[in-house]
Amino acid sequence: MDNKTALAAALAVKTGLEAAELAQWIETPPDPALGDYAFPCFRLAKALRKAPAAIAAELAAALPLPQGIARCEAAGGYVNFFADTGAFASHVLSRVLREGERYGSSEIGGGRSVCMDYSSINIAKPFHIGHLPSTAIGNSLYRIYNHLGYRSVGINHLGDWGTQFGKMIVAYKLWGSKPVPECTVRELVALYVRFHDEAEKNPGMNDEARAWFKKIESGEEEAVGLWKQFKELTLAEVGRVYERLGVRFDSFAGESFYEDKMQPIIDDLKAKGLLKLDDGASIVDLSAYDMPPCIILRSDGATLYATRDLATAVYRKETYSFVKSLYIVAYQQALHFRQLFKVLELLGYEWVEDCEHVQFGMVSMAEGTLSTRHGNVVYLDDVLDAAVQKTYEIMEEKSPDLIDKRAAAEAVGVGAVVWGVLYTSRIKDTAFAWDKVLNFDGETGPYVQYTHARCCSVLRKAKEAGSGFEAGAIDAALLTDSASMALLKALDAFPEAILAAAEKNEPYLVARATMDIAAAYNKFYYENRIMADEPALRAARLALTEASRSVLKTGLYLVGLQAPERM
RNA sequence: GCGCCUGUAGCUCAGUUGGAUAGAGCAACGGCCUUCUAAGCCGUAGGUCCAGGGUUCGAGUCCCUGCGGGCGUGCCA
Repeated sequence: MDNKTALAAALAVKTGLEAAELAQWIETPPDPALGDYAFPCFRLAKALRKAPAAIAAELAAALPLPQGIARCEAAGGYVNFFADTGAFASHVLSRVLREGERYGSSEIGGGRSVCMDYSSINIAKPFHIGHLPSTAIGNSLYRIYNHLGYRSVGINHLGDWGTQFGKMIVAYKLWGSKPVPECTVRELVALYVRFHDEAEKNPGMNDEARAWFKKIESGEEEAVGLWKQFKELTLAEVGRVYERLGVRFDSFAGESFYEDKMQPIIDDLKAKGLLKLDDGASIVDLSAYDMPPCIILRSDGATLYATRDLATAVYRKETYSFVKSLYIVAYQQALHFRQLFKVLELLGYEWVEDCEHVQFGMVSMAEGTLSTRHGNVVYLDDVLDAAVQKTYEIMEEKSPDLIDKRAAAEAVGVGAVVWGVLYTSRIKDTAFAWDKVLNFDGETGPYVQYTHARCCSVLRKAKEAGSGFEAGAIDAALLTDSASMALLKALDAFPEAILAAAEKNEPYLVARATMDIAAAYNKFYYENRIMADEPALRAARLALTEASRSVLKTGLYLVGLQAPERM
């Protein structure tokens, strides 16, 4: 039993209230000098007809202190409790050392599936900074859910269908100068932009594009061949970016995959009387729910985004029998998902409760919105390259003797970019700015990675000097100075942060908990000489360093960063 | 117009689900490397928590109104 629940149990006996409820009242005082846990008595005042301060004083005097709590005192309307620091230090340290890099993991997922739709790029379009939030958030949640015992299913719902591929074919046949596999995505994009320029003068080109897309749909050999080549080329190229980011997927089933899976849904909607004709289009009327109608079929009979997403949702349920299905998509599409989920509900699918639109804010540029067509884009590759390059320069200056400089620079440069996305709550809009991306000081990925490398360095040097520790034989009472205690508290808070991150689908909670540990370690490092002369003290501090190292590595991993041992 | 989101230090953001004196980082200024990685640590300065009401022992946090910003609002995704 941890201190909080033990306290709640003791308070329950004294107050006659539910321990579970009391546990929620217990909070952490703003200043550690006030205590480690606080119980506010204000809510009891009315029922007991006494002043909160008087209640606090009485409780402080009469409460039998559970094991793990050394003392308590009344302060205003609060009872403040002080943990038995030695016992707390021992408890946290031994748990972290025992669980190692699995610290904070759990079995609550029970192997059940959680589907996550993230990144979801368009074929033959550049992978730009606008794609980063979905990719990074999805990748982090993928790791977090797995850490909690779920089976994450990462899905890249490819935008690989539609008339834009007819346009691509027209443009390629007109201006393409080499076989598709030898092109780059940037060259394809240039063709696409040129198509739009020319089509403005020559609208007939749009008809031609539609005709070519029809050929793809009907399986005409040349059209399908080109379409496949565009797709393969894009996936190969973007695959390299995913590799840099450490991102993986279990499925690339995208729009084309669902082409033949929509009819059953349409039939089902008809059978349940939900479909109605309006202005030539087939819609589901959602006015009863204060929403515009969900359009299922265009007036020309073509399917739409919503049609495909209905089929997709059902397919995922049938294929993966998920307990959660997450759509990591920008908030612009909030209405679409509300409509989608409502239609699924009207179809009678109770599991729609388990579907969630995990939305995030927009990425913009100082010059305005990102636009491939207008050339106002920043390619993610360029951003990563710049960050890695700058990292490399810093390393040449600060760690000239580093052997594996290239690999370390890659890990740190990419980490800086990813961390920046995952350090704030999802909903915030971000304006892309080079100087922000290329800042490695303060609350950044490199700071945490640096701290990890610092731990590694200390442990390495200790080993060289023949110093070590035995996990079972640490005198944790030697770690009760304020810096050590602050570090132990930060380590203690880590598992809860992971749970909260999964519950809210907010990776920043893990990032911040990890940052707290790094900051606490740096302070601990500064204030305490780890390689102390006294052997027991040295062993205890080395043990705390090892505990910090492993949790930093886990925290970095959970937000998608590497943890180099030297930098 | 209507709907959703958002507003905290010059900038970027936290704020334990209503608790004690509102916290970090960046930028600015000052200090600390012949002890384990200075991508670090310490200090100074910086606040009408958008405004006004309300709820109560207590509001940055909950409710209402207004203002500013973003997004969306029937055949794109």
